[in-house]
Amino acid sequence: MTGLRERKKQRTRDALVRVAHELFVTHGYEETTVDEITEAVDVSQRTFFRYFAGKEAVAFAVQDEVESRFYDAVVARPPGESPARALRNALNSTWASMGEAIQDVVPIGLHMRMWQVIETTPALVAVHMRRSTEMEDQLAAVLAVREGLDPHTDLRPRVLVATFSGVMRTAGRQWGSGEDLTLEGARQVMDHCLDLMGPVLSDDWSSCAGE
Amino acid sequence: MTGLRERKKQRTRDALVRVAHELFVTHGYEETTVDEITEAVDVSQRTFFRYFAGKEAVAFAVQDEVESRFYDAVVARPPGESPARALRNALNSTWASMGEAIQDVVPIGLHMRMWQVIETTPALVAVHMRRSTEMEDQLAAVLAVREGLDPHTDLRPRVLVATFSGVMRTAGRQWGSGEDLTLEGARQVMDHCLDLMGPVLSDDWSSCAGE
DNA sequence: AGGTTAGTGTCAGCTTCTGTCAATTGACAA
DNA sequence: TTGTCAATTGACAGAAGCTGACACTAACCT
Repeated sequence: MTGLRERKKQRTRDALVRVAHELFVTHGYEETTVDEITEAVDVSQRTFFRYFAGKEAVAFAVQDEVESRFYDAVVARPPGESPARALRNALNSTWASMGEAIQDVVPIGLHMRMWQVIETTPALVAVHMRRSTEMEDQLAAVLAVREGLDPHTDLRPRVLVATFSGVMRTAGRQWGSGEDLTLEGARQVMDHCLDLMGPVLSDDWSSCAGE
Repeated sequence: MTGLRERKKQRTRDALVRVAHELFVTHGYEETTVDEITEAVDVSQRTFFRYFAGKEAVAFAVQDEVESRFYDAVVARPPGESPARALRNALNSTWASMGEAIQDVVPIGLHMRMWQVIETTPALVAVHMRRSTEMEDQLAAVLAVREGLDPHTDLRPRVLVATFSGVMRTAGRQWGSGEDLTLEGARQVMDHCLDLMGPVLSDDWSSCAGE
């Protein structure tokens, strides 16, 4: 909370995120131009690109916050847990503060609808996936350090993280396509999918319920 | 193999793919403009966009072929196998014909280097991921039919496919960053990663070797 | 108060991609 | 062979995303 300059900067940034989200949600991502966003906020187009690396970046401003919290939670897990447990526990502890973290940037309802926009817009799906892989790299590195492994030769951390990440994305899509667009609903779907992860790989496919 | 018209069309398409791959590999993807490709093939820029939906599409022309073969192999698996086995067996049977399938479009060495370009170019990584999810959807649908499940309520097919897909992408990246850039090398890395998939989820992390 | 600097606007330009229309060329029947 | 039709292409114009350069304003510091 320093000078006026930084506060102003924060305000224009917030305004850009807010307005962009509203336009994306109401008109669609592809249909919204950067010029429309900047006109609504009354800044130049050039300024927009000084705040965000691209039109896509502003769509993931909230996601950035959430993911960084999850990452921190993983780092904070005690070393006694198995890697798989550490990931799940970190996820659980993240759910608690997630609501407020989102609300700090945009209303939660808006973020929910933005999530659906992301999941249904091919260009944004692509970016979402790329971001996931980047997060996977970081998580795999953390797990490798936890277990004292060489990340270049031992692929176990990466494989574990990749499966987790894949399941979480599946859960995210399932949730976005459903009715219950609450955080609690998302949590339930995700837990359910993670419970399925182990049994589903076995040959006795039916050892777990599908629904 | 019908009229002259179709042959001509195929030739320009092949030329575009070939030239694009060579330029991407030598100069990099971002550094290569569509104009450079079309000038080398001597067609108008407009023609390029009639053959490919975008600059990215031409980079995945070969991948398209390979993935569709894998899909067909999954569909062709006998119903007796568990879903997880069906995926692995389909993968095994795909490796055989993969080499020729690639060679039909571009030299294999070129495709290998193109793979590395894809893995190291953020924009292409993003597209690659999006394509993976689309393939996942199709595979999940196939598995759901195989097992007679309702794909909307039973998430097991999707979860299984998501884990598989994640592991295969991990393997692909590991292979691309290594030394042995042969198809056989890729196959080995992928098999290894898939073997890790089950044990890695358990709490006795060390029940499998890392290397 | 005055110099410094971060932040912004303006402008000019590049690249990807699309719509449109006229011209060309292969296909096919008379 | 010739004429007609449809498919393919090229040329042009233009929108949208994005970047570099430069000047200007306003906050900051002494």
